[in-house]
Amino acid sequence: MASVVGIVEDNKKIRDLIQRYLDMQDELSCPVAVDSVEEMQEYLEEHPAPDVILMDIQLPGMSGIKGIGLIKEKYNDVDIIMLTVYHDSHKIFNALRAGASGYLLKHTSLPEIKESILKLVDGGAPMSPQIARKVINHFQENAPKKNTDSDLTPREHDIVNGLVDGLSYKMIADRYDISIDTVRAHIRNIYKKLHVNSKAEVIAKSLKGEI
Amino acid sequence: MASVVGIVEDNKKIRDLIQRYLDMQDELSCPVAVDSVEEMQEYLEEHPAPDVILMDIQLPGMSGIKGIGLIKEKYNDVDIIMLTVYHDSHKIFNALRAGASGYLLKHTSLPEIKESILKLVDGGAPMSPQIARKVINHFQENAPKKNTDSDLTPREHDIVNGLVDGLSYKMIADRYDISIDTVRAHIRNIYKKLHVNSKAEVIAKSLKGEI
DNA sequence: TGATCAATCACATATTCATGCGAAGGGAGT
DNA sequence: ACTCCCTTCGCATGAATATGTGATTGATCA
Repeated sequence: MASVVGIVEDNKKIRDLIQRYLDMQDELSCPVAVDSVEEMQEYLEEHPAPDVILMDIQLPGMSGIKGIGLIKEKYNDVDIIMLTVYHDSHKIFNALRAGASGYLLKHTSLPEIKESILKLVDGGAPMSPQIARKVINHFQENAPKKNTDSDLTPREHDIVNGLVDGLSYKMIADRYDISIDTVRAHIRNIYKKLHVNSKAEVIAKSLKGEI
Repeated sequence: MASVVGIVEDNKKIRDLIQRYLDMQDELSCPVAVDSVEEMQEYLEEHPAPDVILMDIQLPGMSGIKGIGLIKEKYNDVDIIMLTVYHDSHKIFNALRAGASGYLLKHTSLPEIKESILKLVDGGAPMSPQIARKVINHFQENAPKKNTDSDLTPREHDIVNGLVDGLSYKMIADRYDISIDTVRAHIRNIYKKLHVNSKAEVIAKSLKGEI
């Protein structure tokens, strides 16, 4: 069944263009396109909420970022994609923090917008590549630095993953179809390599990214 | 001029397949495909660094995540794309923090891999949609940091911290100057509240921020 | 004031873990 | 051919953990 899309965009030309295009698609319908958050709120009180809302940031009245919060608060299942010309980090992060599930720049083509909506409905998160780059950079700036040399073998990594998943030796043995004594043997070697002597430490090291 | 791509991937079939495909493209060349970070390092000492490296996580010897750090340290201009089956949040974030510029899941098709590389060279950051979703969710979780309302009591949090530090029951008892049986009692209650039944799971949950 | 609950402690038992010792097949490389 | 090293397995034992069934004190709250 077709996903329902709403649009909040103050430029009438763009708004109508996108609405007509999306409504034309088999997989989508676009019954509502308004030019402010306030109007969208009124709409939502009298109609079932769309699955996805495309939202501009610069709008008459309330800003799109503020709108995200208000809409997500009442209609938590709605996914919101920002569609805007702004590519400065502050706006991007505020929008994402407020609850946006995607962030597209306005030069995005109509077919790409369609693809993004479908991606979103499918559990993905559409982002323009430049946006993704900024998001990733944000991670790297806040990165702590680490350095260890563990050099575990592939099998040993398997065992570590089992431990991280909270499995007992027996469960790990079952998962990889080997004997529990083999698991023990691997664990012994892992402990030696990592200079630890308990499951707990291995799990901690692994989750901290030190392996 | 064509961008140069390197591959670090231990599965020979996949590695050769990707290399042949990429090398066939007009916009790309792929002169090096090895199965470990160590081999890539050797290569880099005797050849000019590629523009982009595709890297697996699970590798013989050093893990791909650690490899990112070492390679970026010496060859800062190389962009690294993770290409892996892991969609575990911690692996994703550790890879990004270590300096990866993209993160693709292994079911990504060859043309999509090609597109991702071109996107990266063009200043974007290729990510599988599911990965992008997790990255975005990470933002949203860190903004309203209130949802971590585990119903653990203060004392229970102490005990959890002890476990995370890799302490035994006895050591925890000493640290807080209580009896080992009291530690046991707390642990029992913690397990009930978190619906787990081993130290390992508590530590994992805690380090994943689920407590 | 009686109920609730966090925090403390005890005893018992079954399971799991940590660790030492030893061994054997197979792949990679010298 | 010979040597590493990964992977597999077995046995054994003491330490640590998981789990059950209790009990007592004090603080909070309806």
